[in-house]
Amino acid sequence: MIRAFATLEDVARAVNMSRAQVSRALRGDPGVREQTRELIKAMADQLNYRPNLAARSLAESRSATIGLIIGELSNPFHVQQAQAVDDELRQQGYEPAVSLRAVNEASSAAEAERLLRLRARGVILLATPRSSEAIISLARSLPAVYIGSTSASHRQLATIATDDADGVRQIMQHLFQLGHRRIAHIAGGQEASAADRTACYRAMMEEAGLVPRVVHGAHDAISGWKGAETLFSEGPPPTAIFASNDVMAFGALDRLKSLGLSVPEDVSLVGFDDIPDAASELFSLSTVRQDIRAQAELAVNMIKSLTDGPSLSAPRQTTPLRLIVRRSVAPPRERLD
Amino acid sequence: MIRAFATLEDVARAVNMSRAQVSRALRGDPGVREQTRELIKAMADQLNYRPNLAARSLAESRSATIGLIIGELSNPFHVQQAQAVDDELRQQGYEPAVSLRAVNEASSAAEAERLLRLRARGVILLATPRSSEAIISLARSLPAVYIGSTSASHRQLATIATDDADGVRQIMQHLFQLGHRRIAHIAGGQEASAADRTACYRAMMEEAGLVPRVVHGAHDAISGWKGAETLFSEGPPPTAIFASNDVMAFGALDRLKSLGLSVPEDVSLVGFDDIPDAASELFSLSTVRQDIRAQAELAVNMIKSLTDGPSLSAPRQTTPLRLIVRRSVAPPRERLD
DNA sequence: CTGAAAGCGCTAACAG
DNA sequence: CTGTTAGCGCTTTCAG
Repeated sequence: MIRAFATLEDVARAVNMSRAQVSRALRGDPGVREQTRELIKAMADQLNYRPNLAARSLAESRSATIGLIIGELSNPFHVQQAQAVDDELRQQGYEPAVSLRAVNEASSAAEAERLLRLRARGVILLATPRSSEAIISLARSLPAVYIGSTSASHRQLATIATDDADGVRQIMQHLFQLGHRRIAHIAGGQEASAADRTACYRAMMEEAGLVPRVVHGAHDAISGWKGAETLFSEGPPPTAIFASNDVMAFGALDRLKSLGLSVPEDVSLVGFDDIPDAASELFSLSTVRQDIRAQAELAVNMIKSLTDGPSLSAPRQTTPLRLIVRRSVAPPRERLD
Repeated sequence: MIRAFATLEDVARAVNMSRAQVSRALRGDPGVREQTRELIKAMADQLNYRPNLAARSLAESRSATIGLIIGELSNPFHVQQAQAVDDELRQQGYEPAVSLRAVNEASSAAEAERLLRLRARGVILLATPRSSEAIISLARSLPAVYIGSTSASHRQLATIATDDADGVRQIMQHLFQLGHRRIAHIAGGQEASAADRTACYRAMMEEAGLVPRVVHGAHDAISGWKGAETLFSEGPPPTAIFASNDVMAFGALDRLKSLGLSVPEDVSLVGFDDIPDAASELFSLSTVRQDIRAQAELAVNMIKSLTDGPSLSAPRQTTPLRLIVRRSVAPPRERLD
């Protein structure tokens, strides 16, 4: 159990060949006779050989490591995103170096340092605070891709963005078509994507000649709860609510129920992200689905091209969004206008 | 930006000393004159030197890597645990190699392979399936610590366990004292800890001369919802419900509300784990708090002693549990007996 | 206190 | 197709 691992040298000796040839055989290099390769593989197997990644990195003068910094894991949507990126990285042969720590200034500085020492090829940023000094400076010394909003604050960074405006458009059109007019919005705080969604909601409402109604919160359940509370305690009640994300929508749902309102009979409710619970048989929340796999693939491919080719100047790609209609939406009780 | 990093050699040349001395100075080895050390540090800093971890591992013939395999991130409790372990590992100077992938047989085999190639010193298992072949075999080739239940299935593994029985005892005594007699339990599925909690609930009920009432589910919100549904659709309604974890308790809460029952007036509700939402001003769920920091510290220390010393035979340590009384519990409406 | 030398295990030319 | 020869950047004896 504490026995040292077999080395390439050990395998080489056992088959009476050179280290180099064994190395080639095991890595699938074409210049090896098929029969030899099999012999070598069998012996490696028998000796329980495992390549030493540290030695490989050193010899190649570059590592396969790519950092994955996750700013926020309390939203299930980010958990899913993180898993997708992790998966994609491995599938493409990279070594993910995951950071789970809530990213404040100190911890992101430490994380940056770690990635530098690991000689990481690049880094993927997920739900990371927008303003972090350490992150920005990390991005200066390493190819970095940010997965998140289209908004401006990350101009320096390559970005995989969601077309938030398009998602909001789909939601609003859907609600308009069903006849809703008093549509309220529970906004989601400081993140760039939240701001985009709110802006687009406002634009759509005004365009339709309606008065936007926005209550502010953050991207968590409590904010959704309080948002619903506010919406039904002041002014004319909305017939539909668009929450900035699913977690908030569930918070709102909770408050609506306790107010004795049912969804969708009394109020329609729409979220954003399509977290797993949204599809649950119990809640069945209409929402906008993000293509998580596509985001992950784009992010990894972008890192790759940033690493290989000359750096394109902060590329920016967008992922499609699709409205998923479930049972939380219905036409309003009375025809309004 | 693509410029190679400065090496020890570079720094050495710049201060006109040997690599060896620079290495010692930078690592804080005592055998260096203080003045020299400062000179060296300053120069390293100026040259923007970062130690190459791969080279270090190779030279030391051992890496600082410790695997952290997380089986399940959909429960916020596991997210917290994972962050605590990650933190603790770094604080003690280790390099966590985190695996986010839902651990089925194939992915855990891949993960084991990766850790072997990384020459990981050990591995910490979190919310991992109990039965995985790959995990068991990993544990045979690497010091492994399992954070989870006291139950039997992991006899081969060092374990940091929660004293589930004690937690359940605290809950039940609390409920008994308030006068509850018809206490139902929503059980949590296949995990070892769930089984322990259920067993202890049964024992406590019988000891008190009462009839246990158990509905079965898994450790997720839906199960809690359905559990509550069942409890109030058949037989005499309970005055208190003990759900196997907080996520289930919230699911149950949701169903109770929609049945028009209020907590704690009509039913008392208790969970387990103390996830962040339990303390929320809105829900205020009574629950049993696990000492996450203590678990993380124990796990890391155990890995350390497993790595250094001769392997104690599958040690087993237990973390304390504490009942947190919040607003979801009250005496029953009518005195029963 | 400091330096010289010898690897750690692997890959990458360069010859055969 | 296969072997030889140099390192990759760092730590570690072993001598001064």
